[in-house]
Amino acid sequence: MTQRKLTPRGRERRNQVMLRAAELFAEKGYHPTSVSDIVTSLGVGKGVFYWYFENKEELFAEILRGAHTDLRRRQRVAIGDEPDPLRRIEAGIRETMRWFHEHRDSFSLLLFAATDERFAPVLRRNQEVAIDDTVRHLKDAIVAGQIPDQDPQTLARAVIGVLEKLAHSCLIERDEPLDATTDAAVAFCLHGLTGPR
Amino acid sequence: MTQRKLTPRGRERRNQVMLRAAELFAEKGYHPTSVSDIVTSLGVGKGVFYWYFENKEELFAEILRGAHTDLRRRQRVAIGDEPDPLRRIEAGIRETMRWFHEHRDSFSLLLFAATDERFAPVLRRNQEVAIDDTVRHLKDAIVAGQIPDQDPQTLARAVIGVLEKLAHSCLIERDEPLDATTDAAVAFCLHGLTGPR
DNA sequence: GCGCGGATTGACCGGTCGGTCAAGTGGCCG
DNA sequence: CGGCCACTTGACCGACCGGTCAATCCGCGC
Repeated sequence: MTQRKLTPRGRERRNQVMLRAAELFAEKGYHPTSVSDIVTSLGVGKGVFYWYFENKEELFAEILRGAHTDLRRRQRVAIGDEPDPLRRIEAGIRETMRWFHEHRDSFSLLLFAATDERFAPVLRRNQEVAIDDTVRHLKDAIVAGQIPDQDPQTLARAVIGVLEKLAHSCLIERDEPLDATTDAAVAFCLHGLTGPR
Repeated sequence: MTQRKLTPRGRERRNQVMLRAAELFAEKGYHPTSVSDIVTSLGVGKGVFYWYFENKEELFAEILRGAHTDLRRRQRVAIGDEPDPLRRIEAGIRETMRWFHEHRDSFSLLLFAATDERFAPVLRRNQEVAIDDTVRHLKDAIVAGQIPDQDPQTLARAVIGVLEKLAHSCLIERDEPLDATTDAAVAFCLHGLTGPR
């Protein structure tokens, strides 16, 4: 049911279910993972799931929201009060790659959600927020004359595309560290943004 | 069954099924689309499906292979015998974006396949081929001194990331034309590759 | 016109899925 | 101690899924 009263014990259980569900979704995929899979792997009855969540879809949407919120908070902290817009962007890029690395489960869930029309509404809103975050710094950089005047939304999406693809390739396809790749991503994106100096 | 003898009529029917399946997969997603959905929407019995295909998974893999083969052929034609490596890359980028636009169904299927561990083997091989295509031109460009010496695989992936993200945003999220975005993608990628001039 | 074999039908099957719910359990508070 | 209520159980349900197959169709070569 929706909006249930939860004791501390209940809240902990709810978290358990969310965490395990995220693991299984990342491992086997959203659709192939059944509610029975989730509860069985926790050794609890199926009623537990439906006590804490409306259904499978709502649970997944909540995992997505949580992941996005966490990533955004991390970016905000990493950027701090750096005055130079380009340096803010670089800090954001590096922190994003670090987050992808630390939360590769959530990362792969975000990638999947982008391909499923069912979760498009949730994800679209998340992404627009993320893009607006970046766009703000891009506009500052344009005003400061650091990068030529172009559509900042498109630029922001290009940067995100680079990060997602490189992280996907390193973390999910090849299971390699991100350090060297992060430097390459930063260089590629910054030059892509600034154009011919 | 595997490798059946097919009359011309049979080959046409097979194509019908593949095309409609691709549409439905792109529209509703792979998992939520049942074999019954496919045959019912064609107004034929379920046996038709299993006459031409081993199962749902094999059909999807074949759609993927077909899409990849077609895209690669188009890129090869577009590049022609252009001698300048950077210009070859630009031609490849533009043709890729055009293909994404003309085959947005196949495009969204490729994106989904990248997130599903089940199709990773098929897709991985496809992608490696696509990356090697690009890497060859990148190495030429490095030798020619047009771009600094960096890992060409990473560069190729970065470029593909930009294209996929921008195309996804225009074609699937917002249903907008690609022309202006393609120019932006070309500029971003070329500058990202060449670095500070 | 007959028969062969590619092509088609759709009822049927075992299994699984998401989701329900009546029946408990146990910790806490009065 | 008693009763309340957050929490848990797991059998159960109807729907649907991927896949099978015996029966039938039908175009074509002979």
